[in-house]
Amino acid sequence: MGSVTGRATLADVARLAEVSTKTVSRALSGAPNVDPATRTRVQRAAHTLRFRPNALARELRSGGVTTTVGFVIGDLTNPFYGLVAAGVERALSRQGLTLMLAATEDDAAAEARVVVAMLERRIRALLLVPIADDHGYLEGERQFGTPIVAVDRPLSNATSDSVVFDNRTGAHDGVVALLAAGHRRIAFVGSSESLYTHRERLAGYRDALAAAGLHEDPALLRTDGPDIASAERATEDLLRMADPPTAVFAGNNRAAVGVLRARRAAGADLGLLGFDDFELAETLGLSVVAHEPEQMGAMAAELALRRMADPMGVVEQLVLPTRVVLRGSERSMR
Amino acid sequence: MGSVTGRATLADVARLAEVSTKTVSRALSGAPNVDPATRTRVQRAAHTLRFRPNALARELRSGGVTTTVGFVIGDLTNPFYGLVAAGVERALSRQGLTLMLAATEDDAAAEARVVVAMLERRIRALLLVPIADDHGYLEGERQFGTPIVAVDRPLSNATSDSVVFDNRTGAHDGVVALLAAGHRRIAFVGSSESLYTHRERLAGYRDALAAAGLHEDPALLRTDGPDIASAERATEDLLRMADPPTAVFAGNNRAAVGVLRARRAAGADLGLLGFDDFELAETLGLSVVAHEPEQMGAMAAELALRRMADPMGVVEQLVLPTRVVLRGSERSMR
DNA sequence: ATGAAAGCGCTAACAG
DNA sequence: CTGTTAGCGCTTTCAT
Repeated sequence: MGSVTGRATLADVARLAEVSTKTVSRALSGAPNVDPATRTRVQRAAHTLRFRPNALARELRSGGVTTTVGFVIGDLTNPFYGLVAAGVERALSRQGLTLMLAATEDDAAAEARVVVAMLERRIRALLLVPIADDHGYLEGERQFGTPIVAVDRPLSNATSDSVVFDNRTGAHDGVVALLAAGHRRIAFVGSSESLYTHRERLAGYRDALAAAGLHEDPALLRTDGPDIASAERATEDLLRMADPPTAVFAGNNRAAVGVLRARRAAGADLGLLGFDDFELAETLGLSVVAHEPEQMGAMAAELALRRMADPMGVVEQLVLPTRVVLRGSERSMR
Repeated sequence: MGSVTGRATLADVARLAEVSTKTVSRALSGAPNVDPATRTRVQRAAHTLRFRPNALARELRSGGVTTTVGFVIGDLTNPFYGLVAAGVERALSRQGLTLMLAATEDDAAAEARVVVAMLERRIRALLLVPIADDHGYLEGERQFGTPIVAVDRPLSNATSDSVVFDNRTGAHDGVVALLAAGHRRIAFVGSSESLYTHRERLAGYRDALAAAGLHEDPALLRTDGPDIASAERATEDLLRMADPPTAVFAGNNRAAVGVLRARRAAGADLGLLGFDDFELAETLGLSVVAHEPEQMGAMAAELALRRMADPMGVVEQLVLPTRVVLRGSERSMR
């Protein structure tokens, strides 16, 4: 076992290899002008001492330029964000950058806290699924050269590079598919309009109904279903109505799961189409508005890299496409 | 917009507030002996300059003790790990610690790379879902006082604190449930025995068959189904057999999804019970060996905290329980 | 309650 | 090819 001893430093390695610290630095970082024999000796010494260079010191000395990129996310338990994070991670690691990930559980105070912690750690760039109402506090950071990329939702009261899906068009197309399948009373189950994505998706839902000449029934609007459990309850309510909907458009994958649970429990005949594809949607015969979460993550990382290279370049706001995938009765009735 | 300027330092704040740097340090870090008026003046100056303390410098000066904990994970796209990560994150943030997360895509070389990168960043503790064959290189690190906790699988060729599920018992109980439902030809679909969890689960599967006096049919052992697509293909093969299995025990949630897909595509009558519970298992009427992934993450973080407080304490190897949850035909036939 | 000096571990800038 | 000096931004002595 051995006792806990301090870590070896460059100076320790220098002493053992009988060279200067600068030579050790050069030898280990692969600098060109080092005698091969010296390099070998240094490497051997470093290995003997189990030397691990201190990245804090290195990055401090070299102007606080780290190789860490921060990604602030709402909810790790939602598989959607896992896919986005995987896309980010893959794009970053290809560039030798490390991902620092923090979850906010969609709490604005937590967001501010972790963002500040990351900035103090001098992250190279900040990717953020925004939740707070006001991101003015981030404006200053970009001035200091920290690229900021909004992911899945734009910042509030602030401009930045961003990647979002074409939520409104996607929702519109999804509802059109339900209409084409013969549905006329179509409910919306999802989050409140305070959440950007659901505000957009709700607008798309309304676009589609209006274009079909249908007037909207407020009783079919359940924006109180932000998570699985609440969406399930909202759907139960809908099914108990005197004049229940024949189909539901689910605002995201959480809502869709909730609707599926309620539908199964009630044994009800209820059409369903959800925003967000997921692993078992096909197995369940569930039609969805599909998109590429991993691509979104990768694009966000790309934007950050581009902004690192060109801090003053023009702001880029990417809108990724969606597509309707029909799998259930919505398909057969076309 | 303004141009990119350097960040303000403690010295800049000191100059503006007309005090020494040490006073600024004290005032901002909430040290006791500071005149309230001075503190206010300093805070105002810091705010004016948008001062963000440099955590690199602080942590370097205070002995390289960071507030970051590293978590190295195989696959972010598997919702199971998202849940584990959420458990880790929650437990850490309660202690004011930040999570640094890296994915290895279950590649041993990538694991070594990111582990080293984290150690160089002087993470306070390392949580790791191990993939490499030999973790001898980590032994030295613990000597230097970096707690290491293995998550979901133990380290290879090395001892450490760890949290795993009771895979063998869980699998045994799951197969017993299939036997109780009347199945006699039960296939195993999952990863190869080189993966600890599946080796254990396969052992549990065998235990159950042996206890029932059944002899094992090698043709029913499909350890070539580590991911959804391969598990789906393996199941297709099984269904094409002259004497196909009547049920499958799926080694993890990836395998279960693959089996579900193949079963649906073939319209086959095939019993199924999977290791790992997941969101839609209930909706699908799927019986599972359930456990608490978030708890696993939280326990791993706890172990790390405990080891930080007591580096030389006795190694703790936690084994978390599993439970069989019957939902489909396995239930009705009891 | 405040300040001056020193130094964490490393690398940039200049020698030699 | 190698070494010396200085200093990144902060906190830890130790004074006052």
